[in-house]
Amino acid sequence: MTDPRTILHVDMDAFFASVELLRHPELRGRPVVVGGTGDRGVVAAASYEARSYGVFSAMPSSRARRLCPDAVFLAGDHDHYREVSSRVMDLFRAVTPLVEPLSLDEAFLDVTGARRLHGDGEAIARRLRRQVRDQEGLTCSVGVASVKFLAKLATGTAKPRPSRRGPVPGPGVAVVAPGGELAFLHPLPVEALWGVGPATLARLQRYGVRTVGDLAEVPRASLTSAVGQAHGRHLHDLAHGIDPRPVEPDQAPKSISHEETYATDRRDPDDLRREAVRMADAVAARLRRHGVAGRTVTLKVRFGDFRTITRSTTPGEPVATGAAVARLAKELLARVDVGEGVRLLGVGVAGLVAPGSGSGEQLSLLGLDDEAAEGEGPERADDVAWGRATDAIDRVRARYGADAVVPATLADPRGIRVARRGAQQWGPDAPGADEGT
DNA sequence: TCTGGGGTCCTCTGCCCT
DNA sequence: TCTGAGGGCAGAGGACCC
Repeated sequence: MTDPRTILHVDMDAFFASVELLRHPELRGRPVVVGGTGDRGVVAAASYEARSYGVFSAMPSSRARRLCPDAVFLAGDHDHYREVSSRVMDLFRAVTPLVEPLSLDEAFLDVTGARRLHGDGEAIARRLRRQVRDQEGLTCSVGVASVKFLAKLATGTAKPRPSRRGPVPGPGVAVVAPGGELAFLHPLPVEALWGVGPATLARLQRYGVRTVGDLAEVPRASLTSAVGQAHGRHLHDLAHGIDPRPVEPDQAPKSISHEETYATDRRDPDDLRREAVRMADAVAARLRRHGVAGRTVTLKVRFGDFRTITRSTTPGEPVATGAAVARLAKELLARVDVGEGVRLLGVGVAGLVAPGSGSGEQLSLLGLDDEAAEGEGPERADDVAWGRATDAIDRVRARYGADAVVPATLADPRGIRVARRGAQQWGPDAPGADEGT
């Protein structure tokens, strides 16, 4: 029998709110909410003081305001959170190279190979908590187990809890010892499992499944017929404590997208075309930063009634320039009737092709012969021109900032707003807030 | 209660080709 | 030449996660 692995799941406590409290110590003890400040925004993070009023992540900001009128609402600073997160991840990597970030505030660590040097999983967890506190002034909670999903579930029991009297500290570290997996797992509510959201929960409840232990008794075949083949097999394994997924550092992105919700619905096709160009430009810049091109371009439209549609296309050649992505996004947009009002617009690229695969965008665009470009109209010719200019644009932006060069179609007397990842992360700003020009 | 943004993965459907 | 089965793929949408 092989020695069980030791997996840590580390989760920063109320990360965005805690980082803001470091920058604004005068707010300590007060309820702090980070997220969208407008009527259509949502809460990204709430301090434990705010949580004691019932404010949680993903809640509409308007509702959070009603629940906790005294809360301090902050728009958030994604770039700063990314910097802090990067330093915290570096602390983890000093213990093991097997660090898999899940988001800015969460990561899995496989410390199996580090036990000889640093002690058992619990010792390593306590050491990391101490280092994060000493070096960044932040607290985190750590779950320790032999597989990923159990480590993650354990973290939940290690966390502080909100209460009417203020935050109640948690143990900080929770360990699921080898052999104790099922005793820990089976009493938990089934929705604690990764992959059981509202829709799956409703289906499982029809089978009388309430706890993970109930789920473990459902035959695999019944489960797959209830929730689908892949999902059913996965849940059946989890209910029996089986999770062979390794900790995978350096995961390459599989798709890149940018979408924005507007403070008021938009109906003007020209306006929406400009928005599509702006988002395409932002997506393409990120594609090039990752050194990849994309095979499929997707346009996402959410209407005023929240009905959401996607339209996608897969051109012959992978794309990575703003002009090429924009051209396809505009073609997709032309197929959509925007007359009823658009609440959200998004542009995404999937099917990412790694460099060196022979399908890189730069090569394909530059490789277009002029006849083909002319034959497909001026926009296709523009792609070629953009392909040649892209490198120079990226260099200028790297030196002078993202706003230094923008597509001419975005030139606007009111000023230019370049779509950046993380800007407007949690919904449109409140009226009068920084327009981001 | 009125629902963000950025992702991943899965399922279903329709089309094309063999 | 027609037809049906089956595989592969694109497109669309749903569910879920942080």
